[in-house]
Amino acid sequence: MFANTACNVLSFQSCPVLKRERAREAPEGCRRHLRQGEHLFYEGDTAKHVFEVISGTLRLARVQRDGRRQVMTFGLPGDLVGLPVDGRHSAECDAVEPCEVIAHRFDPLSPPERWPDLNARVLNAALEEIHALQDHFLTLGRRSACEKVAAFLLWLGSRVGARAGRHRRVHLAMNRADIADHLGLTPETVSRTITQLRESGLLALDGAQTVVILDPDGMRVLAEGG
Amino acid sequence: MFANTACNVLSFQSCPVLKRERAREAPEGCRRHLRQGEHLFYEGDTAKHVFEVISGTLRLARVQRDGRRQVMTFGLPGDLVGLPVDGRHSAECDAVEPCEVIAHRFDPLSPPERWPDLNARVLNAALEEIHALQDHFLTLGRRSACEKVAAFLLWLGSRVGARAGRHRRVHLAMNRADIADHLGLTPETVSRTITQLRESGLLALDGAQTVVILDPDGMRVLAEGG
DNA sequence: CGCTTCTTTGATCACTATCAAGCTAAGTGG
DNA sequence: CCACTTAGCTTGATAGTGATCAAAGAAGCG
Repeated sequence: MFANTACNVLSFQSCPVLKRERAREAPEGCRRHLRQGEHLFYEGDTAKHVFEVISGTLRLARVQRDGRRQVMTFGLPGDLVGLPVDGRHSAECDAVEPCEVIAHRFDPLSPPERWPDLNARVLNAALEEIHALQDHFLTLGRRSACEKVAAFLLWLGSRVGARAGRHRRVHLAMNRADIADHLGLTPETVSRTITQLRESGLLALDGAQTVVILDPDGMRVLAEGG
Repeated sequence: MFANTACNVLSFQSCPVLKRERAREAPEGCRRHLRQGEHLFYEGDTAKHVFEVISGTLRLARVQRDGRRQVMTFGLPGDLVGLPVDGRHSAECDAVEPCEVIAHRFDPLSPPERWPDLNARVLNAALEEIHALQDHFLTLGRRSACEKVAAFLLWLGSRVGARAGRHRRVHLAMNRADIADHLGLTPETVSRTITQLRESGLLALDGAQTVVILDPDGMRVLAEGG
């Protein structure tokens, strides 16, 4: 639908202001707004673009035949999602909350000389994604429910957290089931674990969707298996 | 040690014969032989090379401060290992059994025009690795011990299996603890699960290091949560 | 205000970890 | 060639963590 209008300029600086600036500069056709629940792509789709997240939260997941789901990661502002494997998307991607993305036309099979900048940036994004996936591996394979949840909240906080006095407010755009599917737990266990963290004074809840991290150091110790 | 002699030619065709051919063609300095247990690199090492596995089995792992280990993957013939993140290796790598590798000089920060071929191939390898890691995610997060072990044996069989009559022989170069650290289990559970698979007629053991997959379809059903 | 969806809490159960001991096989030295 | 040693594998008994089943609160939305 924006196959002919997508821009070839990539920008995913770490500065969110620059990012928004970039979004305004990019040709209108590159930009896309997603409603909550709307899919950006499905697993197996032919991939002609990579997507840069400007605002909102995306959910990247793989689903088994029997319905079991694994949320690989959440796409947050600044992320580049939809890296293709063999020209296809390797996971489905939908919006957890309203999102704005920029579509970048990308064909890994094309000669790299055509868009050396794009290729180099995608390569860098891919290598970083491998690192992030490896981090998550440790969490998934070798940590308790409590450690998993603590590590997840710290990660999310480092990405989308806002200062709140001396503490850090983290908005959870995704629900408990999403978190559970990300951490290899059940929603009940996620809920219970958050309650536990609250009772031990490490965090506070402000509605079910917002956590305030009261003791980041304590959380960190917990997350790393202290 | 081979910093100045490593070749810049990348080859990781899917054909093992071509691979060996390539190994012979490559300058002598590129090739490296590892004894069992010898490290190729450690986590955090400056990464000037990527390594192509010619023969043997490598173990790529990350270790936490408390000693808990996660084996990210096993490097098998045809694999390209040691993709750097920010110029550093993101995991440690040592030889499970004697190995032969080719070192390819690679600097992701250098202008891609210098070695367009190398960059494109590394990008492709990185994207494929992401796919493989995602596959493993489902296994790690959402599967039972039995499903994990079955999936692992099938994967290994597809990579290093040899025909044995109508069946498939798979040599397990790694020990039970390695498998456990790969699947997020304990060695005891891996052992028990293999026993279980044997008792249900899906596979046979020929010594502890060799499994014969008697019923691949049954295994596949199990692995996918049938 | 009632419906729906999500979250929390409770009770129970199953799976896998843990601790412990025996077993097997390969390697070593007398 | 055969005890002896050692490392890894298997098996057993028990316990703990998280899953499952179930139901009661909250919160959003018509």
